Amino acid sequence: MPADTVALARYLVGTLLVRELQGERLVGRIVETEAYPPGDPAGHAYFGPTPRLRSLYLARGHAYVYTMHGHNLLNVSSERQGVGAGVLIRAAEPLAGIATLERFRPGVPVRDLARGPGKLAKAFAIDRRLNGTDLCMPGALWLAAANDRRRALVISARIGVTRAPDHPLRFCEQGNAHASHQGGLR
DNA sequence: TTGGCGATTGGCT
DNA sequence: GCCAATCGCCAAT
Repeated sequence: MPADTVALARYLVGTLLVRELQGERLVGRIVETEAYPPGDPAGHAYFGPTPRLRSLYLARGHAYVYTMHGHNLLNVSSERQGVGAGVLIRAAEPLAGIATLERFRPGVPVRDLARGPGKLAKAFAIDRRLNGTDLCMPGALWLAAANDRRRALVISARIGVTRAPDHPLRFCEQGNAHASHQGGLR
């Protein structure tokens, strides 16, 4: 796993997100990420550590789950322990357990099940109880190596941020319809 | 104890 | 495209 936040954000596109839930395995292929490197004015850690940010400062590969506008968002801590930085997982392509994903997001087309960070968390039943989880080990939530990461990345500005809005730190798999904000996919 | 503030979403125009 | 609902956090009362 890359030791640098931006490299990790690129690496995670194509990686498999695995959610083990009541004996069932839900799998999504990550297709969109955003990097929030150390010292980034848009990053949560910018104004220093607070108790809520604890898992953002864990060694890279731990889950940082927080609530925003009533939705949960999943991040992966991305630097060495003690440095606050992370990668936001914005969208995934459902691969397995689709019936269960649909149960968490009734009436939603498969293409939209995990298209957006809040939607992804809802579809995969990710909430703050998973905050701090080590994603490098198989468990309730973890990351599995991809068997196909050949596809090209499209780089664009991050979505919805108010500080440092122009930094090219958003990474999408080129042409993948499961990524959000198609406008950035030109 | 209260109020402003988001790395959002979904419905309506 | 616009906008309201949503809710935990944190600083200020």
